[in-house]
Amino acid sequence: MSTETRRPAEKKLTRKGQETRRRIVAAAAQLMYERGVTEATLEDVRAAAGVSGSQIYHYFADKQALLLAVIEHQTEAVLGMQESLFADLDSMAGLRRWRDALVEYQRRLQCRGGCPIGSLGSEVAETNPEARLAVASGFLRWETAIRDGLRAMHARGELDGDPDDLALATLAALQGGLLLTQIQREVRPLEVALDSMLDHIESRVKRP
Amino acid sequence: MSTETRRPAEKKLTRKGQETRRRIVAAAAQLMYERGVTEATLEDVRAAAGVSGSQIYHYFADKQALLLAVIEHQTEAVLGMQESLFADLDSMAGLRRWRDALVEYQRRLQCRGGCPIGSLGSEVAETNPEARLAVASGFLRWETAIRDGLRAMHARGELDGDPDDLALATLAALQGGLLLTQIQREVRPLEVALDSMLDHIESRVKRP
DNA sequence: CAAAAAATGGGTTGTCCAATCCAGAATCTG
DNA sequence: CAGATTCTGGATTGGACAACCCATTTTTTG
Repeated sequence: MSTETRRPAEKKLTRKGQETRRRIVAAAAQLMYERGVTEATLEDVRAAAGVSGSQIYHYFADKQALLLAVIEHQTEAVLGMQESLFADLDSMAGLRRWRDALVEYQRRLQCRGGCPIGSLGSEVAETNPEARLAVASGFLRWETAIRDGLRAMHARGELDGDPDDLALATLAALQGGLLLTQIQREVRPLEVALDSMLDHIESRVKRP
Repeated sequence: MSTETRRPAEKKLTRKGQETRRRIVAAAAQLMYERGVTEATLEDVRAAAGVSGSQIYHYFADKQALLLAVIEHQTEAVLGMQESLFADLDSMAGLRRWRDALVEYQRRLQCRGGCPIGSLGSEVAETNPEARLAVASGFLRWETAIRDGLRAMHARGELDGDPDDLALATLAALQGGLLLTQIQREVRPLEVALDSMLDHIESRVKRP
């Protein structure tokens, strides 16, 4: 169950090989996002990636190894998409812009799909310890990004209360809002959850 | 796809039949909670319920019909467990007691399992419209219970702000807190998420 | 209590899917 | 450019699982 066992072709990867591997992960990520991990068959992934036969097993030991790659891929995708907004999370204006972007993104998706990381996490949490830890690590990075902003505000003396707690609570509000939005197919839960949390933060901001 | 098609033996049910059906639903609920819907096989359910062979198909048309029964069963279980606490959600003390009970319950479970309704919802949301609506209806009842408490406070003139929005945000905080708690195997996310939300509500309470 | 209806047991079938194998093509490396 | 390595294609296998069938037993009902 070592890493080498799980990723047979990690050592040497041709440029073409890297590209093929990338296509497989991207296709798998999309399908697992749309249908869930267990409902996304490797045959579907194969077809969507435009590869054939044993390609997947050339790059991944088994479906589990592919899943772990997908979790990392989705973490990068989700955090990457917010990267430019993370820089401004040290002000209420920046927090509100971040909130608006998240809401607008869900609206564009017609409230479908939920959080790419959270959905994976919920599915694997009780049956797949390794995958659960990978998701936990993704959430930790997300939490850290929010925390950095609030800590900066706190360090400047603009924010009362524990910035670490507020960051974790904000991530929780976001996840809960996304889940309810996904299930109700309305953006309101996400809007209200984030607004309440940001209002709470603002109530602890000392106007200079 | 009518109701009769889906539940062959709805019309007449012997006392013994009701008991058997109940055992099947309870076993299925437990297994789907522990392993997820797709990973819980009907063979597992059969064995856990202590019935044999075609019993399940005698009471349910297919796995989908059983899943819908499980969603309703879990909704009753989750709301039933909180019923005594719901009555006091019209005061900060009652809200805090409710928060304590939820946290304590997760602690007893060692942070495993997450929310029985939320987990199901996340799994079925994109692939099973009928099940998604059943989960949405469960969440609505939950939201309503919280809303009733906050509305009462608001009606008495003790609470500023929209009680409906606060109720929805509270449910979102709870769901997000449960998800993060499940994935991190620590109660802190749930504690912090609920505390932040209740602090926010309290900041809008006018002390009499 | 007798006929009808409901409940139970176990076996079967067909499908789907993860995983494996081997042969041949493309690409890298010395 | 030649030998080695990596990449690709297609075919196959073995197991698991949802769904179905029929015969037997138990319970209900008139």
